[in-house]
Amino acid sequence: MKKSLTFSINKQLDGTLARTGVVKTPHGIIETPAFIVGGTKATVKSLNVEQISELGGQSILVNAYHLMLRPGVGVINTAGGVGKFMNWDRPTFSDSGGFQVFSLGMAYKKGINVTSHSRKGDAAQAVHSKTQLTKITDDGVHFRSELDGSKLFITPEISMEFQHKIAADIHMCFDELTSPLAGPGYIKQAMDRTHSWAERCLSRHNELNDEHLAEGDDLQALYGVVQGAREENLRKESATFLGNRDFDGYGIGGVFEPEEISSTVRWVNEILPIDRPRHLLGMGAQPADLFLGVEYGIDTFDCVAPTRQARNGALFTYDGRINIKNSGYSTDFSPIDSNCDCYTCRNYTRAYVHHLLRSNEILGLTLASIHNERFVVGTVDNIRKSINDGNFFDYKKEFLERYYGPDRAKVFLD
RNA sequence: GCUGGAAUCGUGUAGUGGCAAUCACAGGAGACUGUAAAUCUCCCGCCUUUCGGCUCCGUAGGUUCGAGUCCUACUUCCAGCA
Repeated sequence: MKKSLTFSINKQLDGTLARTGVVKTPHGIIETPAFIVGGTKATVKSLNVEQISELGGQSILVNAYHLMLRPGVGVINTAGGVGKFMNWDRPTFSDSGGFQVFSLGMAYKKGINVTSHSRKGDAAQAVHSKTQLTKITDDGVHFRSELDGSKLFITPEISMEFQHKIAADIHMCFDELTSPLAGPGYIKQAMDRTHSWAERCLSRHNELNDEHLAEGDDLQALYGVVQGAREENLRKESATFLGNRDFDGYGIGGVFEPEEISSTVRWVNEILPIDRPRHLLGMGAQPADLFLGVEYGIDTFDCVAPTRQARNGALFTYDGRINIKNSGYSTDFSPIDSNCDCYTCRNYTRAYVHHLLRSNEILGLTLASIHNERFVVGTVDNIRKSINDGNFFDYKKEFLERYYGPDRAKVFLD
């Protein structure tokens, strides 16, 4: 039987959920744990694919919602799939558009994000907002395009059809991501709907794969997406429900706070089938996210924060995050981080990147993005190595104490 | 020299009698987690942690209850004409 995806475990870290392994797709392998690079609109903003390869990126995640708006899935399908379209011949993921149900809905223009608990005033207004661009029904979600206001209706079946045309190696089920301010009643309702949608996604996905099989095309893989927000019983219910169905792997969605990773991810990963890969959707803006995710059984991450923050001047160093646009860096002729092996750090100074970003020169976006993406990709690579070498906890302690300082690091080390 | 016009926070500007000043840029800082994002937020005359106080629209006078806004002189700049 032809498989769309296989996952093999190399090493399980005793007494934890952490493991290393290999995800095998028609476009090659991903050594896990791995950081998947965010390439929403079939491009990693400001970087070309050679730069992604050089900084160690193994795989890119694109977004079906954005690509259906522009350029349209037909274009991508005609191009031979998103990998061919963007000249990336290695593994790809596609996200379903489920996140946009949230970001263009409850969160639209309201500044709700993972740190929203500090801005509850704004977020509470969003509940009554009439400006959101989505309307959710049991059948699917009505969107109004933020590009031109045109209407779009996405059902689980439509999401799968679009994702199959985009033809990434690994798809996500179309899900409903609830606001951090949603109450338990609504979270349950949204989770049940997400489960129903997951069954519809799986069913349509299997039909589409049958067509690929008949035509001799590569099979595509589908991950079920666990929801349930911060509710332990719901998360476990969701993991049980989806774990009992024949998905190729699992996404864990709706995680908003770094503190939720160690609890939520553990609840879920103690239940999900051990032999299938688990992807933590959208988390990885800071090193603690990566260490905690892996420790509690995450195999792959994706997060747009490294590139977005790079474009805005927030750069990682092993001694903590710096804002390269600050005046103090104007005459700092050292690399962004002297221990970093990225192209930017090998060739350019802080003063130069400072100058480029302040001058709105486009090269600045590229150099900063190369560095930040290398930092997170390389960190997950080092985490994988530390598990294989049996010194994960030493590495975690050393890294986090240096990055956050011994006091702040304590939260992540217990 | 004559005739007009103009002088407002580092820069360019808004403001034409009312509780002392708009916007942008520059500058200072912060945020960003399945990308609505090369975006957003805050500060930006002086003192004060805040409350608040002081000062302020080229200079000096004047009119007025009240002047960046009206009048006079001066200074500087701009344009045109000599």
